[in-house]
Amino acid sequence: MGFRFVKNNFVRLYNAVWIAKSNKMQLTQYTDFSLRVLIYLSQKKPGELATISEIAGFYGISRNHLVKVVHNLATYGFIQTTRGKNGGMCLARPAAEIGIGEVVRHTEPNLDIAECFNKENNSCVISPVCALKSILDDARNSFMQTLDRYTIANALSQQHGLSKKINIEFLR
Amino acid sequence: MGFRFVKNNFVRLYNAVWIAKSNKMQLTQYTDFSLRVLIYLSQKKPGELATISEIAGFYGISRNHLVKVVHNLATYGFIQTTRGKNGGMCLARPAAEIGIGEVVRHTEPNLDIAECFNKENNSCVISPVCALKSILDDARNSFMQTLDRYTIANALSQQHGLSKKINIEFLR
DNA sequence: TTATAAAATGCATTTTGTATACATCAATAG
DNA sequence: CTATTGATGTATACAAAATGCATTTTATAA
Repeated sequence: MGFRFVKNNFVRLYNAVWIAKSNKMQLTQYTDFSLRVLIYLSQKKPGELATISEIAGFYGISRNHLVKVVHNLATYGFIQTTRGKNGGMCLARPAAEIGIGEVVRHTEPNLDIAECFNKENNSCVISPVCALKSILDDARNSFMQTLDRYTIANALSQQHGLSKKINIEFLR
Repeated sequence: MGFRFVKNNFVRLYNAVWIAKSNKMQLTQYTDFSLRVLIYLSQKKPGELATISEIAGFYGISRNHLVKVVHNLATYGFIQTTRGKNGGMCLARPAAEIGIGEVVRHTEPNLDIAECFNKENNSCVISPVCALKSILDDARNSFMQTLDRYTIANALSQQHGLSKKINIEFLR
């Protein structure tokens, strides 16, 4: 489902050795859906609106979940929404001006925080001398900086004439 | 607790807007504990063993959980364990030769997989033309490559004489 | 002005994975 | 043989994501 790292057959035993599929260090479906909505909208003609039901139907995903995703995207100014009959949504900016990292930052909240010593909760006795916080900070920054090099416009492969094919599907 | 990004006061509404603390895109306690065990062991004198109870007591964490962590670390050759009376564990290699990335790869299984089109589960209609998979691959590789630049020996700050202080605490 | 269609909002429920507890088994020292 | 320590497997608790449902608000068309 989508591009996520999630839901594969890799099984690890967690008790004893590794048991089940982990879902940490992965983006949420929330982010997945957010990006896919933006990709969908990027294929619309200028001025044309898409509805939540239309997008949910296209991808075959939960309409209810998408409602929240769309609202969030609107709140942070990635899309513009119009209520009422013939309403819908469209990109608030050109796809080439919407950074993947920017979107992820608004859908994966804890990315910005590497909290080693939470004032209340810190119970790690070595935190005063522990450098892991900065090491992980460093790694997470690398992750986000890489995402920042891409935009929604980069998210569809332009090779092999497939973008034309997808247009047809999208706007059928 | 520890260095993790987890458990902070950042609250987002998830329904409607954002509700609760997300815990995605974060390392598990499993990894947290794994690294902390290795850090602890790196402060032991050569030949000296530590027990699970000792480490659990030192950090004030669940002994039961630590049992699995230790077993996993032994399975992948990071530590050597000895059962029975006067048993315990020690590092299998010098701390400077144990990479953070290497450890994380053995405790966060799904890091290696950016599965966009799972043979059975793929339901994303645009996956044939979707470039998000490679974009996320790229970002995740940046993350891991950064971790690969550090070892367990780098995980304790050597500044301000704190490493001496921690030694005392550790080996008291 | 009324009917309709769309997003906005809030709450409830289900699902899933992590964390934890608990109960034994296996091995080693003395 | 017995005590101690890791190894192993099962069961339970909890938190967060995902999903579903109901209602409200807003805008447009007829």
